[in-house]
Amino acid sequence: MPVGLQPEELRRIDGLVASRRRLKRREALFHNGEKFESLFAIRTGTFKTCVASEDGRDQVTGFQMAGEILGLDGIVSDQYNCDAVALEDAEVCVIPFGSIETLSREVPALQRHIHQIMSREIVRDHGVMLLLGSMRAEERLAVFLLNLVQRLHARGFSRSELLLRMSREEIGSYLGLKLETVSRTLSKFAEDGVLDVQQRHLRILDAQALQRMVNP
Amino acid sequence: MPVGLQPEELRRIDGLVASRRRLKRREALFHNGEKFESLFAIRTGTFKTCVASEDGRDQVTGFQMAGEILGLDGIVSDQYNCDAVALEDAEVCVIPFGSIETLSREVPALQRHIHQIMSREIVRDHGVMLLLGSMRAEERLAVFLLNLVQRLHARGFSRSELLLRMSREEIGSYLGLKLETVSRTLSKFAEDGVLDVQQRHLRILDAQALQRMVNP
DNA sequence: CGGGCCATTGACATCCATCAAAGCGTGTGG
DNA sequence: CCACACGCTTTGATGGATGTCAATGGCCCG
Repeated sequence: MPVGLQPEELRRIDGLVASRRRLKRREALFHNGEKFESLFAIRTGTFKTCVASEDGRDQVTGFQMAGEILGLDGIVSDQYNCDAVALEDAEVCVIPFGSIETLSREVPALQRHIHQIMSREIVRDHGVMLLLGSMRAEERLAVFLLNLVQRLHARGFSRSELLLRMSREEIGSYLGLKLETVSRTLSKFAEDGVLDVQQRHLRILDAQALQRMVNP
Repeated sequence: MPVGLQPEELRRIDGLVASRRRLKRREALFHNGEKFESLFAIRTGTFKTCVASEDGRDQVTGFQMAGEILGLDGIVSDQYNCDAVALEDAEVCVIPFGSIETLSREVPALQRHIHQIMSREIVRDHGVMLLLGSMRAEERLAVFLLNLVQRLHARGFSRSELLLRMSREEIGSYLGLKLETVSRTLSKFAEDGVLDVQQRHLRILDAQALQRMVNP
């Protein structure tokens, strides 16, 4: 949440949270087509969002963790335009969008914050397009892992150790690769001494080598 | 712009336009890293937006035409996060973002409109991710052409004829393909009687066939 | 009218997908 | 609490779609 607010403003922003909701692993927070009413702020847990084409293919569009916002895609058409699914037991704050709009008319810092959140998502998406459009499998995975560990580190976790909450298939969907390619590439990183891979437990042994794959 | 406004509100929204700016083909409206101050509404002409990775690769993230908004990616960090370049001579309205924020606190319909524009961009980006992550070259190109012609049709142009403002390389960058693949795929569509291709002049001969490539 | 950019086309290489099989973990129910 | 089954992951063999390199040709703009 934004900084530099009056206590009074802060109190009102806190008041936006209408309720909390707990989800179990694999439970959907919302589905594509469902009526849009609220944004959700993740308190704990990890989510994935996915879109599907009419012929059944689907694509993971992102992985979200504590502090990040879900539901922005619903604003435009008054219905959610993707599925959001918990990858582990999770808890979210439910924030009715109408209340956000009302309060952000009175609290410029909140208004600014909302705009920034949406803009940040747009910039992130453009980065993913760059990845999907022009990188090779190893680079994609390196970018993915570095991004993940950086976000985890910002939340107080290790800079080098991580527990993947998503399957190889979900990673592959996000990165535009098949699950076998994800698995093979992880194995290659392990062979090269860049990673230690124990199922979903990863340990980054040579962060600079990963960096170099992105920035050769 | 939104509908159902009071004349007074409409007048004030019109007043947001600080100036207009004309651009020549290949001229940049803004560059990555430049200070963000305004959004731009396209009056005439076509633009591309592109992002670049540090090692020089770049990726076209979209093609924009009359009525669409450029610059949303700049909000988050107070500087533009992509390049926007005119693909033909063009004219835009310059809309200072500060004024938008101020006025949208007083005019809920404007506030809502801004939110929808940003949300629409997010949804569009997710669609592109689906395309880049899971479609084959022919499907990508079919989706691209159908989208383009639909947007042109909404602006009063033909439902079947179009003049590409972008090169094969730019299309390829957008679709995650090499220019040769774009060219070959267009040639194949022509052989199959789906398209007539005369350099950048395209004519869709069998729209249903294109549709079926997307939705098999 | 000419030069340079853009597009087309061919031959070949490469990366990743596909198909297949086996191993490992996890969690679930008896 | 243990055992089994299922899902997830790994790994191998093979093929196909697209990238790469190269040469030619056409169009547009200056």
